[in-house]
Amino acid sequence: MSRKPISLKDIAKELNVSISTVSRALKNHPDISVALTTKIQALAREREFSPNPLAMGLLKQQTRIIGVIVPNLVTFFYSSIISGIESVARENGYYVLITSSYESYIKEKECVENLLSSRVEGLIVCLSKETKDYSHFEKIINKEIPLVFFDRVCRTSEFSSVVIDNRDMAFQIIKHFYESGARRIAHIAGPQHLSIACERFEGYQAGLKNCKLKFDKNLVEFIDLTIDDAAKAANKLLSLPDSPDAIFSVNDMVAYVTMKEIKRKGLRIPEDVLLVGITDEFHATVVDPPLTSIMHPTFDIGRECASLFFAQIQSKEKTPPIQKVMKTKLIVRESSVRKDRTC
Amino acid sequence: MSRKPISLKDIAKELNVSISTVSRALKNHPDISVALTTKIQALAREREFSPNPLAMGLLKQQTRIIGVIVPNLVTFFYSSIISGIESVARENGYYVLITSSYESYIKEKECVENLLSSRVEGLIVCLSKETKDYSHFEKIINKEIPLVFFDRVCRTSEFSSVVIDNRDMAFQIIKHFYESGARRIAHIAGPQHLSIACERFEGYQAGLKNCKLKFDKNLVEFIDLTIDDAAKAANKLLSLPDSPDAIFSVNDMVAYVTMKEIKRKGLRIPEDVLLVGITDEFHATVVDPPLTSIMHPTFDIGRECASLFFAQIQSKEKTPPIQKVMKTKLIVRESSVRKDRTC
DNA sequence: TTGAAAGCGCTAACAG
DNA sequence: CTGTTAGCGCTTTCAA
Repeated sequence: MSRKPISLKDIAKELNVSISTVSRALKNHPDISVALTTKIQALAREREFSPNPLAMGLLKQQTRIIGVIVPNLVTFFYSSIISGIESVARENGYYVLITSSYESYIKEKECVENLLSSRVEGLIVCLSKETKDYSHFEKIINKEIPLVFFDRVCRTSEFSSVVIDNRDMAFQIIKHFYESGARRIAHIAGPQHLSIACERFEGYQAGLKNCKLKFDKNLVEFIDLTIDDAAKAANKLLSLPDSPDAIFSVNDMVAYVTMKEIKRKGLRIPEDVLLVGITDEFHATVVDPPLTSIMHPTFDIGRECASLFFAQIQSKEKTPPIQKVMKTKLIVRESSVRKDRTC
Repeated sequence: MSRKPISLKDIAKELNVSISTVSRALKNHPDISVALTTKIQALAREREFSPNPLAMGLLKQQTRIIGVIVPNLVTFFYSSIISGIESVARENGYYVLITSSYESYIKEKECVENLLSSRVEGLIVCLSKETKDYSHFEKIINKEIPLVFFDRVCRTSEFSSVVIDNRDMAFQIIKHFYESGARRIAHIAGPQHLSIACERFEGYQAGLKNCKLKFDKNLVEFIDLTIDDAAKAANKLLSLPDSPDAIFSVNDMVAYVTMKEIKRKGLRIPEDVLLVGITDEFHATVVDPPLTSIMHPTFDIGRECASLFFAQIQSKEKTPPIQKVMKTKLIVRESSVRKDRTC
């Protein structure tokens, strides 16, 4: 029910010229006389003409829309990555259609369907934690639609992806723990079908080896990335007869929950237990004690995803998949540095 | 460079029928014979035909896209409202185009421009904190494009809006403080050109009056909603000769910062200072002590915004603006309940 | 220097 | 029952 926007036709009629003349004048085509061009442009500006993207899209067969699928929009991590994607998209005159899989495999498949039928020009995706089957993405290969994965990735030999060095990150954390004096280092790990969780677990093991610490399977809890699960895992670790003196939580959210459980047990951080998370969102600084964490360049991850998309869309030939590994940084705060025990 | 999707024409050609026959068969038009209909539908399914939204949009003059402008995507508050908007949009076959004003008036204007030239069918907006001039929205009235404001609103007599009862909320907080024994209640307030900040401040004053407490202007700090500003304000309040025994922070983020400053001063929460925020995001439960806050039904606010949009778009006549006031709830946690002083 | 016409994919009024 | 045609807004040959 909104009033119809001005079209080329309206301008043409008003000026008694043809539509094609207006079209040309608006893009400063040399064929059109300067006088007419100025007149047309003036009127167009006055009427606030802007080309109908639907018509353009239909003609050029492009929507200028990038589809994004995240497991859950309501987190610092994903929302700031989207922010990064959006900023590059905007620079290129593209829009971003955001959808959430809500960590559900079924919903993720729906998102892919919906986005494709919306004719998005490409997909930027972080897998849901449930996803173990990737056939809904393989279909995309034939359609020749650019697809970029980030963080939770798959089929990296077929699709471009933006990741961080999870293995190294975990390795660094263990080293940091060791240097802070920890000797029984526990790990609350994520589901192992997720590449990131798996790699972090590998890094944990490698880190232990590096510090000549023995791997103890009792010190590892695999969780499903829910709050309840995290609390249970933390509790189990803290109830061990020989309980850990440091806990590496697979992400910040899990670390917050772990922190709560440690306190509930009457233990102190960092005096009794050291704690480190991964993500480094704003809240890491407001919890008590401030949480040591690995900073993700979230905004840049988003920008990189979008750049990879544009690289693919712009090249005529099929581009080989690119894997971009982003730099992370350990941000040491109080939760992981042992104070003198003399307090 | 993606392979062209199947069109009606392709199917028509393959089956040696006309395009309109295919079109009709696909929508089960009674004119087409059952046999042909089934055949056409079968092929369409097999070829994974889905109608080109660009063509449909051009024809029907509708994009099925709602434009959203938020001050900043990277927060619990906005991202979960968007989540709510998106859920209703999806139910109605609409998409959501999200843009951020980054709290900038200029950028907000750009967002409006961009969204309009993308031919969104409506706008759902939360004002940037800088915005004091609303002319960029007034232009929208003539265009007859539905516009719904939420949280930070303006021109409520002209546009629909979804808000919470800020005044009452603040009033309840003061009452709660009073009942917890606080007598010198401070307020870290937001910029007063923002309706929400202003109303909260009014509620604060009304609440004091209700508790027969005298208003003391030294106990109020107006800030620009930045972290630095919040820290400074908290510090100033805590350095008063007669410093407050309770602080009402205008939102959770400010409350977190306030919490940090209180601790830095060596004061305890809630023993020395009570603290309450507004928003109630997940992190309220992980800070130490858990933060008392006012829960916003963020997801429902989003849903309500989208519903108001659809109400407007569906009614042929111009609908009068509707103001929807959402229910909030005080969630009492440790930060605002005085324990026995005997610890 | 400008205009006419075709076509992008689809629907709907009008023919047959 | 099915096909033809016009038109949504725009660009782009081809004609003039």
